[in-house]
Amino acid sequence: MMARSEFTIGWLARQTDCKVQTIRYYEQIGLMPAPPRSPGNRRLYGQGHADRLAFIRHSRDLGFSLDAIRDLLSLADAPDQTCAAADRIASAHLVEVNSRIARLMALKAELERMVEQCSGGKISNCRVIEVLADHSKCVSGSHKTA
Amino acid sequence: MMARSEFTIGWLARQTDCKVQTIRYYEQIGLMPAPPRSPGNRRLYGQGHADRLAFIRHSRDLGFSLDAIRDLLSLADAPDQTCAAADRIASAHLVEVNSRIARLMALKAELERMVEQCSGGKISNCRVIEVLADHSKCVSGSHKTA
DNA sequence: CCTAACATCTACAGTAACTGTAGAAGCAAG
DNA sequence: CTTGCTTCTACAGTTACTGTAGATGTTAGG
Repeated sequence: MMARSEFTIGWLARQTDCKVQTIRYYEQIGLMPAPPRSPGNRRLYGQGHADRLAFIRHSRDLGFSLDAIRDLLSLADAPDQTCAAADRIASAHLVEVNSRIARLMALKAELERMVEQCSGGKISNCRVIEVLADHSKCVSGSHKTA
Repeated sequence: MMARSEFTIGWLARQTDCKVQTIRYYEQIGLMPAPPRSPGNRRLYGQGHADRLAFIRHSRDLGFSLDAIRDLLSLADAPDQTCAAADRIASAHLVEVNSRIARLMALKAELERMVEQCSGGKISNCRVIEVLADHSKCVSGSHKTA
């Protein structure tokens, strides 16, 4: 509330650890509203813009897609709705994160095995190359990164 | 060895669980060699191509970048070199995977906390939205996905 | 007042690694 | 001979930015 102060795009960028171009990009795709302009055509932001951008950046840091963030923002703007939808988005994301962790753990095991078995000799009997060439030499079949 | 059989691009795609366009893309960027053509201009692949593509796909599944794969392929083609370079590539990738796991674990904890604390009530006091709006409500400061 | 340095403006190209589409042509079966 | 599938080329679209060019605006120093 009480947004009166006016920030430049550069100030906002430093504030939110976000490149100037990225802010303009968010405006272009409709994630940030087009702010008023100064007489010299510079964008002038208020606290509301800063808050919204912080929300976006933090959500990005937490791995939400811009599409998911679009939904979350529209939810944040409707304080009287139930938060079931927000919960659903976050839960779906959590499922995705868990699956990514699982796949990365399998991957880590495979890579460790590859590196451990590398004799330090010649390529012709290097385990790393061998395993890459032949999937059947893997411990587990399911290590797709996706 | 003993590559005589000729495969169509579709056969190769089914064999390696890889889209036809992706194979053509690998050829375009020089990762796969341009195969001979049939009288009707179709690509004709042999076992060598199939092996190379399998190597590429498996490496991709293990999360290696196309650039890293390019290096690994050139190593695989030089059996007399020491495997130090292959080891280095795989080890660097392992470090990267470990760091990704660590960040995803922090993320998972944050998301779980968010979802757990969601009261199921109205958006106006939904923890999910609240935490997204304010980074300082996070347990750990370091949960960037990158 | 003038100039140099810097911030900002628009518009567009490039990144990674594909994926999808359009339109034409080859090919096998009925 | 026609239907339907595969393949061909060439190019646009995806995600979430990042970088660049060239033109202005703004500010500090001389």
